[in-house]
Amino acid sequence: MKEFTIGRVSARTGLAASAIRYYESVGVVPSPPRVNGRRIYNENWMKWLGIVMLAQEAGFSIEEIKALVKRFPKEKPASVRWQKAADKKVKELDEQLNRIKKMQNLLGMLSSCECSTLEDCGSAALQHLYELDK
Amino acid sequence: MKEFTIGRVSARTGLAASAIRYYESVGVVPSPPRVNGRRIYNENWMKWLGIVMLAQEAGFSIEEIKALVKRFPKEKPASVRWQKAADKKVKELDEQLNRIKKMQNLLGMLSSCECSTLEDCGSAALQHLYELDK
DNA sequence: TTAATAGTTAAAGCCGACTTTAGCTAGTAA
DNA sequence: TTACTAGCTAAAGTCGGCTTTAACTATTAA
Repeated sequence: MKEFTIGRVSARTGLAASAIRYYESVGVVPSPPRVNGRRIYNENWMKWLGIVMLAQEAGFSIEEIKALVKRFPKEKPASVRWQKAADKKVKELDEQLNRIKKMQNLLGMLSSCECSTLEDCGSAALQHLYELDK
Repeated sequence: MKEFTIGRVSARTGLAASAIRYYESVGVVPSPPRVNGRRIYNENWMKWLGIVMLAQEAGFSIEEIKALVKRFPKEKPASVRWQKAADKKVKELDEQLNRIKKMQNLLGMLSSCECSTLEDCGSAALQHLYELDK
């Protein structure tokens, strides 16, 4: 199986070497074997990193990833926990999407109104948003 | 017009007084007049705060809000800038939604597969996600 | 008068997710 | 041999968005 140093992992993933060491130090990826003190990575390890990177991008915090990742192989219910956490995240993001749509609404009103001050504009617009909520 | 102290603004908005002062210190809300050194707020000011809170919730950073808010009354094109910024934010969030859907996909696969290690699971799952991209 | 309450400031602290720095080592090229 | 490159560790620094702390002031109630 192909093996490589931290520099190559960095080049392949775009992550800084320091970030890769950091992930190891906080325990979201396994500690790879050392040769002459240097970390040696293989493809299996890269899969871990792939999962972590994806989770990161999806908005999981390091702590959350750690909780999800640990004890995965032993207990199959772990994946249920994963699923739950993912569902929760998706919900959170949906809420954020709603908020941003509201914001876009507000912006639309601000750009089309005739008011000369932000207060006047905002007054009407926020009022309108409030009505939308009811 | 009704006026109130920082404590009442805090109670009405749920923001900590320190957060309200912080917003003022970084310039995303105007500095209200003082009476005996104490800040006195009115409804107009509250509209500013409402807009800032909404923008915050929608994912704008303090710096972004500052850039959007400043010089609003003078130039009408300001609202065009707002609109543009909002569109960009919505796009960013859409991308994030895609990433989280990907993650959910991954989790779904991890929970249903027969593999006993995360590497094996992840291998197939990430591979599959990669295929989806093409 | 005394004490409690609510406000003020400047500066320091906190948290997450890293990055940077400093001082070191092992392997390779000229 | 000397110099360079790539890696190592521990510890400190950074950034955003606040919160906390410390020392102080003005208003109100008992």
